[in-house]
Amino acid sequence: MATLDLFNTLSGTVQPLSAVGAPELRMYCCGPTVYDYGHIGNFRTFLHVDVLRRFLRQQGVAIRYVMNITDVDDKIIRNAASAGLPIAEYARPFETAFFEDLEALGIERPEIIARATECIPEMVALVEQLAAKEFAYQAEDGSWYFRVARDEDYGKLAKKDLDQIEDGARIESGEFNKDAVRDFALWKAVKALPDGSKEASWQTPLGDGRPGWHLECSAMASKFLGDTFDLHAGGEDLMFPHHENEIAQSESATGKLFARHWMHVRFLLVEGKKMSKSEGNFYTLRDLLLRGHRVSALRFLLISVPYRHQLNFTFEDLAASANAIDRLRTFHKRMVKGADPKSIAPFAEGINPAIEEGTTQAAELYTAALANDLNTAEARAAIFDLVRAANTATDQGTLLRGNAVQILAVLDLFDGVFAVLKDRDAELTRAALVWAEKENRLNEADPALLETLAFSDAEIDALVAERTLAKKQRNFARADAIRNDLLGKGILLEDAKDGVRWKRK
RNA sequence: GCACCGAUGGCGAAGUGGCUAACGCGCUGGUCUGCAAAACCAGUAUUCAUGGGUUCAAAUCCCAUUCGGUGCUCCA
Repeated sequence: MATLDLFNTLSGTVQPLSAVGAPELRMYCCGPTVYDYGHIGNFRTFLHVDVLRRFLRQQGVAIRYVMNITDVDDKIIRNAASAGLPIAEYARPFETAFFEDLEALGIERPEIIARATECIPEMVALVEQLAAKEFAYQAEDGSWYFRVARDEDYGKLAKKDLDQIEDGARIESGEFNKDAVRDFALWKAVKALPDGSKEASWQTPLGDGRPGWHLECSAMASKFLGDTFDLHAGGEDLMFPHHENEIAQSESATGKLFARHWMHVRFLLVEGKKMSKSEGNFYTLRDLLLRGHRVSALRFLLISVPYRHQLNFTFEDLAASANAIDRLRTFHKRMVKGADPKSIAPFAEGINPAIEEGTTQAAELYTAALANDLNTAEARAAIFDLVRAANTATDQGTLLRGNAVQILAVLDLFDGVFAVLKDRDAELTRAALVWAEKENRLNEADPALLETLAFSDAEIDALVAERTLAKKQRNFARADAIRNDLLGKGILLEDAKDGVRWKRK
C-alpha cells in the first residue's frame, strides 16, 4: 500500500510518492523572494508542503527538504536602491521575518535553506554546462539566454504548446537582443541603477552580472538533492514559466530527469477576490495578528481546504476556525484529565470495546484521507466524528480510562500534522505586538486586543478566585459582575465540575 | 483573445455513477447549570450554478450558457 498518493502535475495523475534510490525522500520547494513580509497566500503554500512533510514523517519516511531564499531579484534591487541600502542589508530583515512567521505558523524548518547569493558558482557552472551543449548563448548586451527551441520537450510540465507561448509572449525592454521571444534569461548582465550607480552584480566567467530567477532553483536543487530527486513543490503560479524553465535548464544540462513528482498548491481568494494590494484585501500574517486573529486559526483554516482546491479566505471563516480549535482543545483537555489516574476525576478503569473500535476506525479514516492526495478536509472530519462520539460517551459515563488513552494517541496523530492543539496563541500575538512597537506600527493593533493582553494570567487568576469566593457566599451578583467584566475584556470563564477554566477569546 | 481549473446548505467544505448529500462554524429548541460557559440531543440542502442529454440509476458522465479563478507578463 502506498504511503501517499499525490497528484503529479507532470503526469497529470495521482501517483504514489516515494523515495527512489535513497534512504531519504528528497524534496524541494521554491521559497520566498525576500523583498517584503510574507502574506497569507505565500503561507498557504508553505503550510500545505508542511502538511505533506509532517504526514510523510508520520508514515515513517525520512525527508531531506530544501528551500531556497531568493535574495537577489529585480524587486529587491529596486527596493534596496530606493532605500539606499545594499541588497543584503535590505533583504535580510525580511528573511528573518519570514522564518519567524514560519515558526509561528508551526511550519517545520526545512533541513536545508539556501540563499541564491551563496550559490553563484553553482549557477555559473550550470550555464557553462548549458553553453557547452549549445542550450545557452550570450546576447549582445552580455546577458545569457536559454535557447528554448533547442529543448524538444519544453512545455511538458505546463502542457504548453510552443506556438501559443510565442503568440502570447511580449518582448521586454532590455531583452530585445534575444534570439527568440520565448528564450529566457539565465544570467543578466549588469545594468546601471536610475541614480547612475551599478546594480548588484558578481564578476564571473559569464561576465559581470547576476543570476536569472529560474537558474537558482535548478542549481540549488542539484547541489543539495542531486540531478534527479523525488518531489518539487510550489504555488500554482510558478508552474509556468518558472518550473518549466527549471526543467528545461536542468534536464538539458544533465540529460537526466529533474524532479519525478511536481506538486502545485492553488491560490487562495480573499473575500471572493484575488488578493491584491489595490483591492485592499492583502494580508500578511502580521496584519492578522495585530487585528487580534490567532495564528492557530489561520493555520487551521489554510490547511483545512485541500491544497488542490481554491480556498476563499474570509474573516468569518477565520473566526469559525478559532471556534473549531477551541472545541478540539477543550476535548483534548477533557481526555487528558480523564486518562490521568491522578487527576481529580479520572474516568473509570477499563476499555469500552465499542468505543475502542470507533477510535481505531477514526485513526484509519484519518490516515487514509491524508494518504489520498492529502485530503485534509476528510481527515479533519474523521477527527471531529471521534470528538463527538467520545464526548457523548463521556457524558453518558461509558467512556473508560483506557479509551481516553487511546483517543489521546489518535489526537497526537492528528496534531502531528495539523499542529493546532498546543495553545501558543497569546504568546505569539504578544511577540507580534513587540515587533509592531519596534516598527512603529502599534497604531494598527486592535485596541481590544491590547486590553486583553494587558491582563496577566496572575491578575485573571486572582479575579477568578474572588469570584469563586463570592459564589460560595451565594453572592451571584458579584460573581456575575466579575465574569461579565472579564468577558468584556476577551476572557471567557467556564465553571466545570473540577474547578474554573478560563481562556482568552 | 487562447488554454486550463472550478461552481454543493447562512458561511467554509467532503463526496466524482447506486445506502437517509460527510465534517466544521453559525442559527433555533431542549438537557445540564444559581445564571452562564463547556458538552450532549433534536432541527436547520428532497437537493448539488442554469438549461438540455446519456443511463435502470447523475452532485458525480456528455454538450451549451452564466459566473469565479489561473496561466500566456512579476507573483505562493
